[in-house]
Amino acid sequence: MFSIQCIFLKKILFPLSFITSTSTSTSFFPLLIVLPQFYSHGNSERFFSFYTQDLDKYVNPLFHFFWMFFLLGLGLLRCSKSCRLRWTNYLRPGIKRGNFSEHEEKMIIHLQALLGNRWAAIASYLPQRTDNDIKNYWNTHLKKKLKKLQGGNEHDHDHDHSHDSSASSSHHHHQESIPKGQWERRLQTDIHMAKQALCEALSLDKSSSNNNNIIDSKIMTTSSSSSFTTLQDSKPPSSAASAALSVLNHHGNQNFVKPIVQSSGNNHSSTTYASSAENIAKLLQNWMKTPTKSASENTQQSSENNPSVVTVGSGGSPSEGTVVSTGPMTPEAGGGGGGCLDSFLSFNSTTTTTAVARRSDVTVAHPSAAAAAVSVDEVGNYRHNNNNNYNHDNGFFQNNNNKVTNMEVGQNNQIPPLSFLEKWLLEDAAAAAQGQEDLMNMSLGETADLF
DNA sequence: AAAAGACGCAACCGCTAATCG
DNA sequence: CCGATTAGCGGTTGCGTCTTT
Repeated sequence: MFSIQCIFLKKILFPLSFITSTSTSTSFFPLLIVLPQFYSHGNSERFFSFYTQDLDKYVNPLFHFFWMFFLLGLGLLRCSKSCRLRWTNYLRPGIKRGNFSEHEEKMIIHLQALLGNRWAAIASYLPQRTDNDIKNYWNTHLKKKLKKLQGGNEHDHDHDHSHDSSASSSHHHHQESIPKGQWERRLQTDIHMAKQALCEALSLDKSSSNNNNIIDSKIMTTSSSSSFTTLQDSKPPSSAASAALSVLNHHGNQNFVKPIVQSSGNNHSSTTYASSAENIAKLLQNWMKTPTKSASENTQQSSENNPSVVTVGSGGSPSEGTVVSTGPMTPEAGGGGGGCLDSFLSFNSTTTTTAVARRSDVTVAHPSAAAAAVSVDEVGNYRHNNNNNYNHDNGFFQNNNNKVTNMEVGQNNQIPPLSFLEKWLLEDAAAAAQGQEDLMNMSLGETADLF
């Protein structure tokens, strides 16, 4: 009997709780259960806008009062915030429920390693899943799974716990003092630094008789800060910059031509910035492309398979289900920035990795994430200076307290020991290796085209 | 069959950023 | 410009369900 009551409450009365309001004129007043057609309204913004602006004009305040009284009696009163949450996490059309596929699982793990506990950012790659879902799945399933996989070899380094503690306490690393909402700026700076480092490295490369080993040693022993001090105006490289450099050197790109970018000082125009970022994107994309299919092919396939897929540029509609094309990456083209990462995340699955421009800040992160993504595979030997202090005013990292650490991906403080992940996650490793060969085999002209 | 514990997930909480008026 | 409001985010909790004992 109790279960029947529960079902009744859950299936019938609970939806009714949507019919509530905090009685402020600005809060929406969703009559979703009364007007169920709005459940399938694709554009929630329009929907909510309608209620926000107009509904109170039409609703009898007395009716409103009785509704609230009724719902209060049921203990179902919901504030506008709760309603919004319920909409976004539960009722919103297009949400996929149920078990996570292996592909989704891998993507989450990948992205979590890259981006940390930025569930919204991770969710942008899984359009049918909410950040809440992903977060829950991570906390309830993947943590344990990874812990189990990690098992004996990393007994003293609890990867997940490190994430959690870093996320919750956030006192130990300078990175976490960065206020929310500013990390994208940091990531942009990462790209900026990557560009600088790339240019400098390439110029050094040329001036050193194509001796990559020299640069390689410079990069891979960042502990001797002098190398980067000379390279970058006494500013140590960011992780992304190092990653980008590492990639370049990783492939012995003796054929690279110095990019035609680089303005003096800090006055980098967006054009040159974009050019460089795109160059890096192309480079990484080539490096990581799998022999089976490229990101663009994936995108195309996705478009073919899914007629609803549309391509939008920067500032595209945030409506659910919008799939952003994985085009060339520019800082202006928010969604397009997913190209590299898409490539990186191209699992052997028919599901296409897509980036949804739910929020611009999510996609802005991708270029850097892509750069960082490279380092994931190279994490074992990567040396990273995690004592960079980001200066929000000038947009640069400061403090050359160089300290050799393991590479920390995404958020520098949230480095999981990824070696164990390799065993389980990365069938892609072989594909990436193939990508290396592709890059190595690129002719001078091809590589020059990148820039 | 019942109690206890584990599990899963929707919802809540508190915070910051963005937007509005 | 500024205060109020709203949106968004990530960590955490509460509770229903499932599994084990």
